[in-house]
Amino acid sequence: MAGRAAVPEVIWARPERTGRGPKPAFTRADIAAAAVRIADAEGLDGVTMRHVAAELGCGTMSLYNYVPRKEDLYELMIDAIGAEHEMFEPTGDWRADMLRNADETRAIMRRHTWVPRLMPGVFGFSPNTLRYLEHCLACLEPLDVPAGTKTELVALLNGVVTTYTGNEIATAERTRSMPWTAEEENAVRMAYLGGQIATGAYPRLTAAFTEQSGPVDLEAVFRRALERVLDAFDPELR
Amino acid sequence: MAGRAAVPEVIWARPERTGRGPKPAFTRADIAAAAVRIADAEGLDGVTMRHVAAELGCGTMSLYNYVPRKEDLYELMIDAIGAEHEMFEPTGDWRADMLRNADETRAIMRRHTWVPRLMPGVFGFSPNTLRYLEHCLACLEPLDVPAGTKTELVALLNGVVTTYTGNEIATAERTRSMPWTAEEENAVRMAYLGGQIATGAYPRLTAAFTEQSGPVDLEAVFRRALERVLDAFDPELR
DNA sequence: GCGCACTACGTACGCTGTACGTAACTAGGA
DNA sequence: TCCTAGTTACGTACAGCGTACGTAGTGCGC
Repeated sequence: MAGRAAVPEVIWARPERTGRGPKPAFTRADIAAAAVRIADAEGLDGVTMRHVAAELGCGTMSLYNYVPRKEDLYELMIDAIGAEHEMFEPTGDWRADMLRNADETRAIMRRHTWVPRLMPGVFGFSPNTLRYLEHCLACLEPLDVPAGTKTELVALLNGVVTTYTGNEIATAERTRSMPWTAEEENAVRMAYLGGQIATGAYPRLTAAFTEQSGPVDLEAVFRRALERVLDAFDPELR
Repeated sequence: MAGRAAVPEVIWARPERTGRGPKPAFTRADIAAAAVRIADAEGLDGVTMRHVAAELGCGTMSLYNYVPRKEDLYELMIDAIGAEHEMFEPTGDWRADMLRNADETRAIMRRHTWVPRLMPGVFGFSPNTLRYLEHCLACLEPLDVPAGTKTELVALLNGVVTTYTGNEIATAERTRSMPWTAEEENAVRMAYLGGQIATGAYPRLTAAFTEQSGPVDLEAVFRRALERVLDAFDPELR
């Protein structure tokens, strides 16, 4: 008997070096950087244990000395790009600072289009994530609400950024492995949508679609969403 | 030459029957239902072409007569659960109606925990998605804002529901294939977090964590987020 | 200087999505 | 009415995946 309950592993709690034996050839940062390089160039599906190992110039199974599971590799990747956040000095204008943070997150996601696909599965407490959270709280210092409300604001804002940017990216990236372009696919989908609308089964939807003149300005939609979320937390507006 | 540009396929534009040859043994709905059954029972990773085919009682490759790519199977699944939305008669209270819609979406996601993982990749215009969108617009009839603003409200609200419920589910589901429980993993992660906080490197984060007495009430956090989003669109509050 | 914890990594297994080829079937045109 | 072309059905096969396991070599701590 004896449950032999395997103890959960958290990559961040695992020491990077243990002292005995040969020196590890790579650091965790090396591995994360290699994985990020591949994901940027070929998409998340290009990140395979074999591929990352090849990028590092070592045998596939050697990777498992550093990363117990592939999922942990993902955690390393998310943490690595967390370092790209500029932890600027708060200006005292919490709204402007949070908008800047959101814009930066959006820019990072556009540089690393695989991030949104990873977000729901990755637990949020890597070192750089903690640093970023702390930075956001510093930006929110002038906001006179309980600390719990501030973390809720950060969570909601990050969620909106991820959702909007993720959708945008997904639309563009879906065709990466397809033999046609995103524009071609979009045209076909819009043609189908037009056909559905023409059936008259969705009157209100039809109205909404015909109301707008040109193509949707995604950037403007994004900014409006951010402003609304900030409004909802602004004591001066209530 | 001749570009031979493969034409994009959209599963919904493809007719379900073509007329010639033997009658198909299954409908699209049969296939979607089988896939959903598997995903509910074993998680999204259990949904393999072989497994779904076995569930239907046909050869693996026969599935490809109905679904050109696995990704399209995912679209069928998302559409199938869209049918679970209750398209109730709008009451005239748009806030209450939208809260009800959000609660229902959350309940559906909890019944089908694989949904959030699929959301970013799946294009949103399946038949049942269109019906749901139309229903939301009907609920928003009393709200005196442009139609475009209404669709933005629906998008933002759905995004929040997906993000919050998805995070919740991800935390609970990550251990499905692990040899330890979610509680055990959570304890280890919290121990790590405690260690980090103890370093004093994150003063504001520490304050936020020590401020709260008991465990976080996720349901209350969720409801507050919804209310805030609704506030941000409510003309009577501005 | 010995031993052991550690790194390195080749091989192998079970699994995946799906390309391809073949056989059976049936609706439409002659 | 029969023929044929477009379907459905599906077995086989292949490249690639994550990773368990075993072995060989290395160098720190005692």
